[in-house]
Amino acid sequence: MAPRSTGKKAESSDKVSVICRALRRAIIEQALEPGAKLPEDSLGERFGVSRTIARHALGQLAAEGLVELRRNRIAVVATPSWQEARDAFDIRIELERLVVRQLAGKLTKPQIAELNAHVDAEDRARDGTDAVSIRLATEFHILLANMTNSPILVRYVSEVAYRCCLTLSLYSRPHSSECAINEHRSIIAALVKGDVDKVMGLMHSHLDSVANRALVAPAPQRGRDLLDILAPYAEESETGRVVKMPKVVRAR
Amino acid sequence: MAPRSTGKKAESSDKVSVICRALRRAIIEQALEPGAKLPEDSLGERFGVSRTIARHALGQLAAEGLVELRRNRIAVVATPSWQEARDAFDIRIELERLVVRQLAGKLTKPQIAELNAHVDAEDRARDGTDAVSIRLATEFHILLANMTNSPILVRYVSEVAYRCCLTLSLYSRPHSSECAINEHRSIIAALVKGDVDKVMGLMHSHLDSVANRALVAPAPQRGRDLLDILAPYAEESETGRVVKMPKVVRAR
DNA sequence: AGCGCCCGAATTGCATGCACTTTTGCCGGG
DNA sequence: CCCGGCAAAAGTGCATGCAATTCGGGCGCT
Repeated sequence: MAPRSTGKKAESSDKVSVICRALRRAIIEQALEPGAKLPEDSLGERFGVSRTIARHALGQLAAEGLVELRRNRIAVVATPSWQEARDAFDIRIELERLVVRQLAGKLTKPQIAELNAHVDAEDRARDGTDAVSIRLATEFHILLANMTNSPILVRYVSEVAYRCCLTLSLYSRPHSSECAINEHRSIIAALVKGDVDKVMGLMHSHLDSVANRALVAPAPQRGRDLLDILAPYAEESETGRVVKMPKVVRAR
Repeated sequence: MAPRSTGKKAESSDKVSVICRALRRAIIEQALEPGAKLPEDSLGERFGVSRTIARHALGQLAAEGLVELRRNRIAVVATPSWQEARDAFDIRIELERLVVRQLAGKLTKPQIAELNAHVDAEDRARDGTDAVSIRLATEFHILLANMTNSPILVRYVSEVAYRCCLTLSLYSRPHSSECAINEHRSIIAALVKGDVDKVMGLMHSHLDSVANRALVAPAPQRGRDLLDILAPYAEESETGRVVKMPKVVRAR
């Protein structure tokens, strides 16, 4: 399809967006777990900028729902409730149905190649860490969204996909994402074939199963605030994995 | 329905969000037209804060797509292309179908009363300015979204509704929104009745007709960038209405 | 007169500084 | 031993200052 008007970037290519991208990636790769503290100082120091910039970046991330900002409090990586996770997936399903509806039968050859290459990369990453597979799976959907050339749709799909990714790290078990790869392949196939209804159905069930695979338990609930703010910190003896803040934040 | 977990506010209740709210409102009431300049100084002066804060607010608004931020350039109110407008409405339709799907048959009496009161207010505002009717019509949808108690859905519906509102001010004629009020009433009725399919259909056709009423002409297109950046400035002699920056920005 | 260049004003990009709030760790009392 | 309060430390909220960039208008050249 003819490239549609401006492919402009909402985010200026300055230091702020560099930090945003870095943090986003750290978050979806679970290098930063939900609840991890993000003090402006440490961020600024880590990225070689002043607090002003770090703060601005946190603001943007908060607008995307990846970070929680409370007045006079250290910013933390967002900890979505189970219900919010469910809602996010519901929205995501509708948005991505829109994506494939617009894309069905309209993909160019280079685009098809790019999609296939990406899925191949997903395949190759299967023996790597879970975090990477999750990121790649998420990026597949964003790649798809990008092909619509609708900046708004891209933005919303990206955001909601990142959020979903974040919740997966909270509520899902070790979980294998292998099956997802095949689902990605069938989506590509249906897109190429141009069967709109088929591909919308595929996308729907794909996301639905990802959600169901992950969001099995309605979670403890009831007075959650205390509980799941505590959760990431208390898990040292539970899973044998100690809380670490590898990149950005050094536990002082 | 039982209020769902945290009804938390993503935006801290500080000066930044005050400015955001004010600007949002000014934009959707067309006090600030697309293309209007928003220098940090003037904003800061007007709201009694430093540039730092004004800047941060502009960042948030940019993340919502209401403001365009280019490096080293004065921020301006966004001027969405016709295609972006169309895309925004497509997304909006899906999101709001989700809203009414969740709400059908689940409204409490106070909620129903609130909705009716709002539509009454819309009715009363019919002899007021167009700007106010548009704002109220938009707020009806946001009110609806709020009742889902899904923070994410609320955020997305609000954002996309604001964006649509913005495009209406760009591409629509004097336009009467009377008919929309009746459509709002039927939506409420169908929601109360609990007929899911009916209300989803109603919402769909409602938004579709709003979009079609507004986005009639595919617009000039072709090399748009120059054209519609210039448009808001050149329109002084065209529509007889001079570019004004009434509240926040004084043309120096 | 038209065109282009150059310089000053306007404006943004960013860091730093200070006041205020929250957090934390310590100490004394129960 | 545990609890409560207090004071230092850490962190945020925000303004201001300075360098760099863009904008705009006048001046000289053609």
